[in-house]
Amino acid sequence: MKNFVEELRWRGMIHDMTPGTEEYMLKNMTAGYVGIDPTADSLHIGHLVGVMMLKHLQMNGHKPIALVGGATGMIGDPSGKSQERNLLTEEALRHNENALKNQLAKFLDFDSPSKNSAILVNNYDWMNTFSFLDFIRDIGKHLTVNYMMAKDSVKKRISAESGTGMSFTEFSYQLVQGYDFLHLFKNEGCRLQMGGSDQWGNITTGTELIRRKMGSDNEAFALTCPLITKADGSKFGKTESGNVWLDPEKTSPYEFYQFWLNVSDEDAEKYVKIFTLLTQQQIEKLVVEHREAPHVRLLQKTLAREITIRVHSESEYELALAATEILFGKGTTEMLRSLNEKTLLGIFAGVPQSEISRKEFMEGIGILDFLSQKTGVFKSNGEARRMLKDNGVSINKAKINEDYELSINDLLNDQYLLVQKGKKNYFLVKITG
RNA sequence: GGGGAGAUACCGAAGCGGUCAAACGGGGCAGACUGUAAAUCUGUUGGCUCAGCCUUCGGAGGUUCGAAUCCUCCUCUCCCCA
Repeated sequence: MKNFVEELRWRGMIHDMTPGTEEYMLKNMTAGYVGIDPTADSLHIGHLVGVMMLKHLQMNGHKPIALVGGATGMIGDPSGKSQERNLLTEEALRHNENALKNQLAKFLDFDSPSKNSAILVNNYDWMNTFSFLDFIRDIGKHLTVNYMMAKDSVKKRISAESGTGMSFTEFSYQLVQGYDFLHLFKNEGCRLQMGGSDQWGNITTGTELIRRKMGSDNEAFALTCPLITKADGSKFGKTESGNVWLDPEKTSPYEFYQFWLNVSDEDAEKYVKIFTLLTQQQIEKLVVEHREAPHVRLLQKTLAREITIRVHSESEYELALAATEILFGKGTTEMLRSLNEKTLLGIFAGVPQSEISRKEFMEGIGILDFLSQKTGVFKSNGEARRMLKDNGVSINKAKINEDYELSINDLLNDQYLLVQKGKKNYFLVKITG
C-alpha cells in the first residue's frame, strides 16, 4: 500500500486524525467516505477538498465512497450554522444527486474493474425506511445525550448567545450522520470518514457508535482537513457574484479559470498542493521559479490550468486562456475586430449580455441612455455619467467619454459591442434584427 | 405582567427645529501605481431633463413658515425586574 496519509500530509491536507489511521491504512486497503450535502445540483469549489481527498484515496489504492447526504440534507447540519435550515424535497434531492455524480466522475473512477472502484451512495436510501422507533431503539440507545451535548456544534447553538436555540431535528443530525458511518462500515466495510475540520464532531460520533455497537476490535477512523482559508481573511470560494460552481451554466469556464488565476501568491502555494495532482518535486520546482519571478504568476497559471482542464476540458481551457489574453493581455480594438463570431461568443460566453434592436441602434442612442437604460451596464444615468467622467468606460477596448457617439462602425462582426466598466467588468451588447 | 432603551442610506454609527441628500468609519465602484496580486494614494457611492429639481432618516397622522429632529397612535428590536 502506498502511504495515503503521507500524501495528504505533505500537501497540507490533514488537520486531525484518529490514532492508528496511518498504520492501519498502510496495511489494509481501506474504504473511506466523504459526505456531500445535495443542497444544489452542482458542486462548488468548497466541495473540492473533500473530492480531492477521495481522489488521493483512490490513487493510493483505497476505495473512495462519495456519500450524498439525502437524508442528512433533509435535516441540515448545525455545524457552523446559526440558523435552522430549509428542508429539501425528495424530488429535488434525486435531481441533485444525479448532477453531483456526473461532476464527481471527473475526479473519481466509478467504473473501474478493480476492487477500489469508486461508488456513490445516498443515505436517503437506507434512512428512508428506517422507522423512528427502530432508530431510537437500535441507535439512540448507544450514545448518551451527555456525549452528544458535549459537541461544539451543539454547545454553540444551545448557549445563551445564540438566541434561536436548536430544534430536536438538528440535534439528532450527528446521530444520523454517525449511523451513516455504521451502515457503511457494515455494508461496504468502510472504516474511514473524512471531511473538513468542522466535521470532526460529527465524524467521531460515528467512530464512537461503531465502537459501541461493533465492539472495540472493530476500529474505525476519522481524518479531517483544515478549512481552506485565504490570506486576506475573506471566505474561500466566493466571489462578488457568489459561489464558484463546477457547473458551466452557473460559473462559466472563463470565470472559473479567472478565479484561480486571481489567487494571491501566498494562497497559490497552498492551493497548488491541494487542488492539483502535481508531484511534490514538480510543485517545489514551481514554487522556486515563482519566487524568482512572482509577476509571471506561474503558480496561479498552473493551478488554473490544472483545475480548469479537469473540471471542464482542454478546449474550454484554451478558450478561457484566449479570452484572458484578449481581455487582459495586449488585447486591442484591432484584435477584437479580427475575431470571427464564433470565437467572439466563445470568449464572452460568461459575460453578461443584452440586446438592442438594429432599428433602435440606427436611429441613434445617446451614450448615457445606452449605458444605463438600454443595456443595464449601469444602474442609473448618474452612475454612468460619473464613470464616464472618471475615465472608467471603454467600448471595444477603447476609452470613451460623455460626448462619444455610437455608430455602425463600432460594431464587431456587424452586430456586437463590447462594453467595459473599469478593467475587469465586461458586457456584450448584441444588435438584433 | 412592570420598567427602560432604540429603529437613520449597503453595513456600523453621528445628527435631536432651518445652513441635512444627512458627519465619520467599513464595504462597493472607478482612477493612479502594479503582476488581472497585496499595500498605498485619489475620486465617487439616492434619483433625474444635474450650478437646479424630485424622493428618502421604521409606518400612519399632527404641530410649525419650515421636521431625521417636536407631539399622538401603530409596528418591530434590545435590555432590566417579576
